[in-house]
Amino acid sequence: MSEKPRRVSRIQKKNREAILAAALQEFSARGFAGTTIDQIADVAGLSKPNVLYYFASKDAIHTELLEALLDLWLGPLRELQAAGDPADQILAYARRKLEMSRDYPQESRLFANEVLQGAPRLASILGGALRELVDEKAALIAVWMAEGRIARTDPHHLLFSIWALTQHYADFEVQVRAVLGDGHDPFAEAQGFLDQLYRRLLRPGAD
Amino acid sequence: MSEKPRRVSRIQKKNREAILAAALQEFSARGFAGTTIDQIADVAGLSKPNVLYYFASKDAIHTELLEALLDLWLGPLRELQAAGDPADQILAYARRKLEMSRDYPQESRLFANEVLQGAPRLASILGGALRELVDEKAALIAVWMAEGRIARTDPHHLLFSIWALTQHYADFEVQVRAVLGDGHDPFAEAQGFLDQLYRRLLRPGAD
DNA sequence: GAAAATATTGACCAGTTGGTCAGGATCAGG
DNA sequence: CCTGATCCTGACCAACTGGTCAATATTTTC
Repeated sequence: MSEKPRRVSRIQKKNREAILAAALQEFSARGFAGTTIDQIADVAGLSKPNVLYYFASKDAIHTELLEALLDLWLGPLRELQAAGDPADQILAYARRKLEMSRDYPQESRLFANEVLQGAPRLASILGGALRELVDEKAALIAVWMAEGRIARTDPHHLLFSIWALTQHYADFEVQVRAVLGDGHDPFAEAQGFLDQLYRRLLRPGAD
Repeated sequence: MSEKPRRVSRIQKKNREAILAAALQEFSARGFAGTTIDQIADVAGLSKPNVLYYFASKDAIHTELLEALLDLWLGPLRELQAAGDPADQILAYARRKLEMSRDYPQESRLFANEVLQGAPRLASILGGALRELVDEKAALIAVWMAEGRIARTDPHHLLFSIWALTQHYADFEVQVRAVLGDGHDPFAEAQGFLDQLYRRLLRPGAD
């Protein structure tokens, strides 16, 4: 489609990365509309025209960030496999997602910001690739339930619950920390809680 | 503190309400920075200067919305009482919160937007009134657990999980609907799922 | 029904923002 | 060390935005 430069110089690579990192920080903290190119430039240590030398527009930066994000975001779900113990598989997925919230909170917030505002730039993916992936994994989970290896429940909403619970600790981190006060490690505690919750929910015979 | 007009005329009441409703719609959909006074004025059916006749500034509208929101938002948790069956009390709380997500999705998104961006205007409340309320209810839940009336788990994270799960259906409604496709009633299904989840989590002897 | 209070508006303004551009600085290859 | 490509910047612009204000319209009150 679009012609990309044959070679990317060291400078180009470094600056593009700096801009994307700065933009991620700002967009995730202030939203797209709340962020100015100048702020991104400042954080990246560049001038505004220089930022626009590397990216055609503010929108282009945002789009590139979102595209990169999607790969990262859907990764853990892809790893949900048929092999192994079903409950362990699901618990491992929840754990991976929680680690993502802990290690990539900015990405989580960028995604949240986007979906919160109607996901205009993600709508096709949500109803397309994501939906197919979710349906596939939900079918796998349904098989496990039919085999009696885990307790019955709605597979789609089971997955939603994992998203909601894990992303909550990134997206609402301020609130969680404010309510818990100092001396807490929200993510460590959350891991224990989630383990417990899904073990009890899925324990064979619980239904 | 501030001097309010002795009498509020019909017009004043009607227009202030129209402005707040319009602002809620726009702020929750586009964020504070992404919303212009002109947009609010259009939705409210007024002119921009007329909006600013009723509110001192864009910020003042936002602040007033947030204040009104807090009462609404903390209401359900206050109703969590010591009387009655513990599991029923918690299930009822989850159900009320889910109904809030269904009936006040804009309020939920406004709140999410705010917390997502670091909650600069709510920080004192989150660490103050909210924290106290949560601690109080967490203590009540801890008593129930100590009495063996519900299974043991972390009361704070139990409450967080209810927030995360219920608000998810409002804040990420676009995603939920995109993934489920047509022919689903996310909120109805969620209610069944949540009932099941918390029943199994809290079932005495589950620990 | 006239005066007073309230409501509404068009015109305007200053600051901000996304984006452009011509020219200059710097770098890589020969 | 020369040259072309790449990189960077100051100055600039048009559009937009929050907010003001004097003048006008409307409603309320007596």
